[in-house]
Amino acid sequence: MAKKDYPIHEIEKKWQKWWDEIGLHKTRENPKNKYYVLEMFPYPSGDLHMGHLKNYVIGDVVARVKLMEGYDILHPMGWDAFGLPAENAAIKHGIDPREWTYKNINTYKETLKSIGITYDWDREIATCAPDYYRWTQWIFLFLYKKGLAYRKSDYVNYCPNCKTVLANEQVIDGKCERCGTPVVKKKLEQWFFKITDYADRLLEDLKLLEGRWPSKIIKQQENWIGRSEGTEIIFLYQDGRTKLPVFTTRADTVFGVTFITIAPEHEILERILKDSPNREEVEKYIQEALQKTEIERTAEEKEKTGIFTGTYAIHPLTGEKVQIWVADYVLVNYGTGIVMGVPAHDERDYMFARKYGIPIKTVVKPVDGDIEEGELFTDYGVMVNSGEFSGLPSKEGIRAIQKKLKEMGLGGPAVSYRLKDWLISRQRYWGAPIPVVHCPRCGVVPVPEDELPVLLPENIKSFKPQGRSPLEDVDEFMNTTCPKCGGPAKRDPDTMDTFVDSSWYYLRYVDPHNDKEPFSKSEAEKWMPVDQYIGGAEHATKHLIYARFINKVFFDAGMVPSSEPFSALFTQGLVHKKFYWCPVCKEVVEEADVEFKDGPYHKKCGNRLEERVEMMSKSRGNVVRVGPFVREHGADVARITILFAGPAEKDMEWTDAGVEGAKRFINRVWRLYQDNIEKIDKNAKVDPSKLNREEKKLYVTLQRTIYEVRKDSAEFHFNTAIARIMELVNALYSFQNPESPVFSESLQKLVLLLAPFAPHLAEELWHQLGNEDSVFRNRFPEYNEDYLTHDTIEIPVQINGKVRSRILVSVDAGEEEVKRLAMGDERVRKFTEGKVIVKTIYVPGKLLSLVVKDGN
RNA sequence: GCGAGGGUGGCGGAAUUGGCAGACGCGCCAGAUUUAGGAUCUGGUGGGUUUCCCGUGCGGGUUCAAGUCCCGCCCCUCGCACCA
Repeated sequence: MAKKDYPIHEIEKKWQKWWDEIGLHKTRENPKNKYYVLEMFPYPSGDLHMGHLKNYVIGDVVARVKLMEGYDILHPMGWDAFGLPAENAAIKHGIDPREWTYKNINTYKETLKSIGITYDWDREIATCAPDYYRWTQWIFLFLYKKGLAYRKSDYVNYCPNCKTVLANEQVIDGKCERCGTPVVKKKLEQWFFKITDYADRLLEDLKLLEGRWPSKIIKQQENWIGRSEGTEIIFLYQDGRTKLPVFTTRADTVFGVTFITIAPEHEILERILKDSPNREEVEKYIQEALQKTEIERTAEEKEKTGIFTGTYAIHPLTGEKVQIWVADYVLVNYGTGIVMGVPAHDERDYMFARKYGIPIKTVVKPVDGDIEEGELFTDYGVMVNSGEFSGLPSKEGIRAIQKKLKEMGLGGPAVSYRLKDWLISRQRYWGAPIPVVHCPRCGVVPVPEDELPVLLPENIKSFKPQGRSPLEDVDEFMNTTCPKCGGPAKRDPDTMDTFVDSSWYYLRYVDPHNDKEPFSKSEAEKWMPVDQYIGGAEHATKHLIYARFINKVFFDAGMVPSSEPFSALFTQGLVHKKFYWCPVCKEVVEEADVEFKDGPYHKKCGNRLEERVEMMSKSRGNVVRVGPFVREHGADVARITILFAGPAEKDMEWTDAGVEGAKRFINRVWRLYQDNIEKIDKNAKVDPSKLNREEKKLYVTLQRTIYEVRKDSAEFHFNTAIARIMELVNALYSFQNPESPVFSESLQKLVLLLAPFAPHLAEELWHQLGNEDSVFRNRFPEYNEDYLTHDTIEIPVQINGKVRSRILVSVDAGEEEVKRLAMGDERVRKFTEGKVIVKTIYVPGKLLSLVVKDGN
């Protein structure tokens, strides 16, 4: 290490300790000007890497900027500690999930402390702690009482590998989001939260978040909720009594219905099959469909299949008989699970009808022009062959038909959502037990509140998933008495989805030690809503929907002050890193096994390796662990590397070059102070009206830097904020007069500007300048509005649209003067000589544009 | 298929109420310093046939002026996707 290099380690440790001592990060009891900044809490698994750190660094910059703007900050941290990895580690290594989890929490916490983030650790929570999950269970009961938690037997997503059911949100492309195994449908009795009751408000209130949440996330949620306005049409079954409701957005095509199709899972089939002449065949088809994975059923290339039941329904408007089919492309939980088939006006129905020889009947024609009878036409148009509705344009026709159906009592306007109720039961051990008792006499009985928490038993023989909860085998846990009748009863063996834990944690932070209720109304009123939430975009349709739902339930109960939990959201990009992949061996290759010739080669097999740049992950072997990195390079280097690499919302690549740059910058700042420390006059007073030209230039640069850094930080443009600081540092390096008060003032302000980004360095320099308080107890600098521009500016002169010269003018020169100066410029003369100026455009302070034509 | 975002030097990226394209950094080149290397400091660095010309994915257009606006394409990333 060179002599003047920044002694990172002593300094960072020193200030972290001191911040702790002076209670810099303590939350104020009674905030006057509250600001709640929150990063999505981590699942504490093995190692904290740079991909995780980016989230916390961004949060910390926001917290420190707001602190320096005079806000009372709430900035807590905790652990999303229930979940599968702990259990899998238990299965693999025979460790208790508790032990494994708390060990990881300690490592995580230590690492987070080593990077000097401003958390108030007094408010730390862990979702697996009984004093937390007690309240998760309380919330379950709260929803149960409100009729928002219910149990039903349904076809649910089941992962055959994890041996548990999954919420719709946890199925990605038909696969389990954890292990990638194709999900199958299983009929099970499970607990659901009735999030669909809130579908409309979850959609509607997205408007409140516009401009404050990334539009991409808002769109994704809109899409996920998937509100669709249409019409319900009730077809009567051939028995004249059983109702077969369908949902359609194209009621104008109803006269073209030649068949209806029912999802294989649909309960109504039990009734219909009794009349089916080919019952066995249909049942066989249904069985096959149910055994298929979601992927097999929804594969797009796949031709639609179905089977005719041999039974009929009655068309509500024509009275005609239409065939009833069963087909696996119909989804049981969208709309009514029954669709009307209109082959002439729907592509799918058309293919289906052609395949099975079902009649095709044209009932809509283009507004202008004609189509052949039986030809596919899916646009809106004019209704034909539709009785009294013939001649109506589609949209009017839809309204007319809705009206008619309503009068007949056979349907009307209807809304359908893509969003489904939230399945929260899990047949796994490491989660909060569902606090209900099953009594042979009383049925489902909620555990009384004062008996919470229902503790997770500790002596488990096997965590191995069997398709039912491991708790089922723990007699001490399962056997209990009914809270209602006192007779023998069984506990519910399932645990809750971990997304239930995380749907309310931001509320627990406002009152983390409350042992009377999950949080008090008064604390919630002090701090909620979260002013700035920061996290990964992958939670767009999971955590962020669940949390909004739970918050709304509390809002309706008057327990929280706002209908939305997170008033602003920022989603950071991922951290990628290069690694080597052998396309022949099909494996990740460590650097040690790479031979570099004209490119990377695999030492083992001699083949050329691919260089891939992807998200940091253990399996790719491309993680940069935070702990070791900070020990080697320091926290501020890690922070600057992350923040300067590019826009925070975009993915970045972690490179050694980036680390070098950050390090160089920090050392450059450090040297600037070490070289000048005796010359800096802490009490220097600058009178901007009495400065020489060079001083004034620096003074204006300082004001501009302050202006830009403030603006960029507020907009999460940390990369450009740091670039502006670098420019100021460069300007100070070339400044020739270290005795000038402007120099002293600039160095003092620079420390303040740097503080949110490189807090340890800034605190050290602040103290070197002779200050005794913390740099963070000072306000972020203000700029002098009168000195945001330099006196003389360079104005480019365009002639016929091309820049031909630049002239120096005084900043307050008027158009006439600029023109006069331009005409005196040699190069401008050269391009205008003998020509006529036909047009002059002057943009004050920006440019002068001349349009010339050949003379006469 | 639908929706969103993006395509700018050798690289990461700046700049959009239309107004100097390439801020800042990396890399590279040169000089200073040094026994040497490294580190550091200073200067340079879009391309070319260099009084000038060409350059922001491609092709057109509007304008004194286009990365930015309009029309038509291509490519990439992400989300949803048999949604009736």
